[in-house]
Amino acid sequence: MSGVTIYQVAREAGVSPSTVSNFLNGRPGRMLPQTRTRVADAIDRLGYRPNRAARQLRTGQIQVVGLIVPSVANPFWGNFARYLERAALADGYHVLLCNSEREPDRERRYLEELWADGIRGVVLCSSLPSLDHVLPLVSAGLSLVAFDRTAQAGDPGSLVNISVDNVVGAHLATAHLLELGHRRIAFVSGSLRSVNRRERFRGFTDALEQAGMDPTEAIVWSGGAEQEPYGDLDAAGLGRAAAHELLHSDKPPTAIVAINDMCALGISAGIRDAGLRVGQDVSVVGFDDIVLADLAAPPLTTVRQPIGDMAAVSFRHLRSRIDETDTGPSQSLLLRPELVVRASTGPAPDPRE
Amino acid sequence: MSGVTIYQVAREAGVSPSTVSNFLNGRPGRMLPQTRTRVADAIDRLGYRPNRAARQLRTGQIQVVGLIVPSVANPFWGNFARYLERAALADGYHVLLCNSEREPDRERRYLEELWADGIRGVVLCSSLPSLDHVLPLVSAGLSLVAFDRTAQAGDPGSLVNISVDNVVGAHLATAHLLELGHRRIAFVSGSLRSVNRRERFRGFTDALEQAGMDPTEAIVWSGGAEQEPYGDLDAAGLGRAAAHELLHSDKPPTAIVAINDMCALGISAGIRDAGLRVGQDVSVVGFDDIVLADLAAPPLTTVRQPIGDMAAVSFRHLRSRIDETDTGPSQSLLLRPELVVRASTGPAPDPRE
DNA sequence: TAGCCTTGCTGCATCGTTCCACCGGTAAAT
DNA sequence: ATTTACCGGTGGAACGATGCAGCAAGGCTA
Repeated sequence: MSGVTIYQVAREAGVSPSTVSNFLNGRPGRMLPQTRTRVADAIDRLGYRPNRAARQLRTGQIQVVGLIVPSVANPFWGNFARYLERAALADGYHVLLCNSEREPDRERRYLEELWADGIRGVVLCSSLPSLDHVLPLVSAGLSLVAFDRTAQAGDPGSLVNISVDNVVGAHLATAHLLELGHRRIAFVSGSLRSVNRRERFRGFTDALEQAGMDPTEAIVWSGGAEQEPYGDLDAAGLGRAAAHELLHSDKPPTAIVAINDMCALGISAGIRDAGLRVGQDVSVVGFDDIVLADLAAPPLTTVRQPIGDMAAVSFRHLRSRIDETDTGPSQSLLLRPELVVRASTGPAPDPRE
Repeated sequence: MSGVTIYQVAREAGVSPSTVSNFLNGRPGRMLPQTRTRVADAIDRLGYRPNRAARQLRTGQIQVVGLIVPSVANPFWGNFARYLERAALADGYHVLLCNSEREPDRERRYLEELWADGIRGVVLCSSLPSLDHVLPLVSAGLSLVAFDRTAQAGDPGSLVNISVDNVVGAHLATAHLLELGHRRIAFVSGSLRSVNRRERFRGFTDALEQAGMDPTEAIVWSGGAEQEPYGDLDAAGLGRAAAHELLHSDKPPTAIVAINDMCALGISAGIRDAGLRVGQDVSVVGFDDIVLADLAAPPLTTVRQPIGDMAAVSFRHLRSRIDETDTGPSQSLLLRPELVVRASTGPAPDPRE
């Protein structure tokens, strides 16, 4: 224990504990300036720090939010966690970290634990289409911000969804390739079950359609669904396998849109395996703009998720829900992605060569 | 609030709150079997969950440990965080996440906050040679496990250090290259100020010496010290720059030992930039074995840190310090690294070619 | 049968903070 | 002259769980 209590401060300052409490809790106007300085001095002198447990017991408030991510070992989530923690810290909040491994049951158990800990706000990063498993907690009063996910039918009544605009993002990526003259473009991902992957695919087909192409004839590679539903951890391995397969087909694509950067890096490796040059023989676009995208050889053209902003927005919304300054109905917030052109994309190779 | 208190459970079961408390706190033998089941049933029926704040206020105990890492955006730390959280969860503990960005001042502030939150155990991931900035907290009673760091003179009295054996690790890497016939081997890192980097360098020179070579003639590239003391974030960019420089020197190395995997990946990119083949023209060894090492093209030979074990061991030691089952003096624990041979290393090229 | 132990349970003070109710005193409003 | 309002504070009851001291009731010894 820090040891020093509000009583000791009160005695040191020659006032009552209530006055010290008033001083600490935004009512410093309730006392004479001299009293105020006496209290402030006493706090300094004794090195007093309020006991959070006692405060929480009394008020029911706690300055901690929960963060549930699939796995913080994934650089994308690690990065998000870092920015969320930064935003929280700026408001004096701490972040409790939970890794769900995308298992609904673990998500639910975590939420229950957090609730029992007195935590009233959680950022849930789960692309699961259904949130049925967390409904009871939400109706009990838990504030939830769902990240990387847009609203779905059957969602709880008061949910904030925050996500990048996946349709726009994939559209940007695809349009970029079309502009470079590519016509045989492939879309590569793992299973398409999760919400955001479905959206990215739609952005892809929309762009093709706008260019007057038939999206039903698009090359779509979507494997690995059986072993690992969301193709999360081995996205890169998946991409590599996809590249091998696609490049050895009759009419190989000249450009590939990947579901995310890890996948794109795998695809790049696969292209090299086939003796081709990334960005010259075959162009590749990723999604996310993880740190590695810029470090790869060649650096990866990708769709940047404004992850810092998204984390800050997530925290801000969560806080206003917790503080009940915002009690509105469910809403979705889509942040605008940005195309970052690097060297993994280039003009379509001349077919006459 | 979960709402239901120990009093309601007591009334429901027809006993006193004390009995419910006894039931919950490992003294179920102090009552008749029938009483026990009545209490258990009441808890079930009401869905009672103990209020942690109240419990913490009363006992001073809290089932949360702190984790301070340089940045969870770095895959290595993200991975460690994941495993630490797993170990903690198995014991019913939660993990509070803090990103220090390697700033001593932030480390200190975090520790003070955690202390005020009632947290009595923290895993501190800091390679800073001096821990002076956290001494006051430790002597106040905070249990500290220092990760990725070995004991130094001037450390606080009761500190557990957990780290991989860096000397052995770098020795393994270097010996592997020597066995492959390489003689011109370079060591590449950012600043050498941090503890583990110094150790890895020693492992490198030791291995050269054992092979009958003069370590003072070894090729050492250690740049970027001015701009960014620990070369953490742009380790890859650093590696790339190093590769460019080294490969254009009079007598370029045929093999390179990198301070870590990110750096090694950068070096690989630099080798390709120079029109050479990684693993054939120039061999590269990394350190850490991050997920990406296996996904790179070519896959990276590296020294694996048993990160899962290290996280589990860290938590176990931390807990026994918190519980005061282990109050021994300061100690260091070195886990054994393992060489993982992949395709980024190969026989030294024939000098006659 | 008095004295003492054991068993199974309860009463109550306590952890540190908050915040509502209230106090005496003075000044302004009615 | 009485009411009302405010000022600068204080008192004390919570918040929910814990664990010590203690208390009946029954059993044991002598």
